[in-house]
Amino acid sequence: MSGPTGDDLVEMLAALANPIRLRIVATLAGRRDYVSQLARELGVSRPLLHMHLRRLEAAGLITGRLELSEDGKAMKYYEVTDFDLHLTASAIAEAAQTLTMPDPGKGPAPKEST
Amino acid sequence: MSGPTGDDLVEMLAALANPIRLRIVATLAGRRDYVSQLARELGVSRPLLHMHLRRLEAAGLITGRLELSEDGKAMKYYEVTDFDLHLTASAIAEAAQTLTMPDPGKGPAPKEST
DNA sequence: TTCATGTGTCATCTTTTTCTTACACGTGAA
DNA sequence: TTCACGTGTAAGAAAAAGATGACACATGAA
Repeated sequence: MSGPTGDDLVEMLAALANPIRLRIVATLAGRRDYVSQLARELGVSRPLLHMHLRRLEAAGLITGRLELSEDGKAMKYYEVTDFDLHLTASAIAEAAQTLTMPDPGKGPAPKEST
Repeated sequence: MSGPTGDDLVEMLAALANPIRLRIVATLAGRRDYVSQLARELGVSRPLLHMHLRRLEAAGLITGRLELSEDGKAMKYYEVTDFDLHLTASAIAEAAQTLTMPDPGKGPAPKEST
């Protein structure tokens, strides 16, 4: 077993929980592509696509590398990593054990007396 | 196959992409629980928990029903549904085909012909 | 009645995410 | 030089999500 940590899982789920990013992964699942071409295919601006690509790459779902084309242009090609997430209640229960908690002071439960 | 639609998938992923909601599912994976008790265990306020529970239930990941306790109190018990999401690039590629995009009248994908 | 338990919602504020616009740099070709 | 194509980033608006506090209602027990 030993899936991703709770924090990593949240990051991966957040990266996938978006229509555009889902379409990016879907497109790259077929073939690798470079940024400008991908932006044209998906119909989104390059700055926007750039942001989504960073989010997906940060989550480890895609990887990109800069290559030089024949005519000397710098092209950044992205492709999907072969991730495999199996989500069930028990798998989530296991991952949740490694969740980093926000530390709002150390007080146990916010006692209410009203 | 026939997994969830693209939109449903986005909703499920968005529902799980949150530390609190992940802990809710993790807790309910062990045993069903009612709102106030769950709020105490997780250390969150009831209005906040209520919001998160609604999001999870809307995504079909948990279900709640109102029951009457021995002493006449109305308790809302939640439990997890037995969902099973298998996330790979190809599975996402399939689901992405049924994504509804808020595309303002952009008929065919502009096949760029540079 | 008052207190403690349970349920829920509303208005508001803060934070994060999403998206656009504008700019910068580099190369090859006309 | 200018144009077309590629890369990237920064600032700010717009939208969505997260979180809080105050409120309302019902029940059983002291």
